[in-house]
Amino acid sequence: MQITSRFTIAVHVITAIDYFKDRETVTSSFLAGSVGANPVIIRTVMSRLKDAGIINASQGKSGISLARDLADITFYDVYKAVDGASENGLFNFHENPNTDCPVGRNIHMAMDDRLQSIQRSMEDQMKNITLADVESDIMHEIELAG
Amino acid sequence: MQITSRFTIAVHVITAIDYFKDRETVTSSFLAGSVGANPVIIRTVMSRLKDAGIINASQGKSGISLARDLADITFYDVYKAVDGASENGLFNFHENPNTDCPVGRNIHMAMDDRLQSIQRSMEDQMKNITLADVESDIMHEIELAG
DNA sequence: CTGACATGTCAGATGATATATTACATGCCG
DNA sequence: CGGCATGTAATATATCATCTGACATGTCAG
Repeated sequence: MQITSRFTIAVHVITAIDYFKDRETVTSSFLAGSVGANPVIIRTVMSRLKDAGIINASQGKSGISLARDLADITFYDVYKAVDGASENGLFNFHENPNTDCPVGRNIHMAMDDRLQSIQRSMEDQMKNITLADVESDIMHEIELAG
Repeated sequence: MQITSRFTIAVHVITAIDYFKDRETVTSSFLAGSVGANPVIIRTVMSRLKDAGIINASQGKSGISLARDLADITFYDVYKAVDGASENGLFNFHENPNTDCPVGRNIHMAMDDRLQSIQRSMEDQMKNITLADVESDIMHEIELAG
């Protein structure tokens, strides 16, 4: 009943790509080290981010780069890219209400619009947050810690 | 990565309790028939709704009733009652980022507040929807269908 | 051209969790 | 006291997220 950790991993990956772009050659193994996950997980996430036009990567060529500025990547973009494939939405519905019962016959219709509005609220909020916000916080924290 | 069907089942149950309160003796088996789920599932949901002060039910005594008016029960109340026990929140975080990496060391802190704000947006929207809204829709639909 | 290397992808193992089901305990009421 | 409904525990099943190893694909350095 939760959003997969692929989402936070993806945010981590994108931020790290930007942070290290002038210091290291960014590879999936390098990112796996920073995230603390298996390189295959990273590559899977990267594959979806690439399909979504968020990062650039290609077979054979070493190195991964961002396709857009951090400020143009929202949480929503990342969420849709790595977690939105399962188009079921946020809610699970019990799928066999009794159609002989007036409540069971109509409950689905009565709830669907409202469930969607809830999900939309969440997604709208995600659109207000960009990866630049996250990196800004991280940079600030690094300065404080010296 | 989703909210369990217990939530929609609970909404269904509450609505049905109100709808049938003057026509039938409402039991967990009766509700199970309308929802299309096992009676034990219904009883589990009811147990949590009872703990949350949304419905009245007691061992031995037959019949289940609402503890408050439908208009005083929001989606959020129901969600917290049946699904909020797992206090992990909506998001999963990858739990072992590399602390030797400046990004890995700070990513959690940089994201937590923002993830919470997203969840709060969703919950605020849930607080705006009451069970009376749902029943109103169902009654309207029943009238149309005759 | 070939070897090294990084990305891309697939198959299977593992673990967690939602749901279903059986069984039984608890407590009220006729 | 017997019937019935709620309450709860234990277990099975199915689904899915995650992990991991293996291998294919494509680029570049030499």
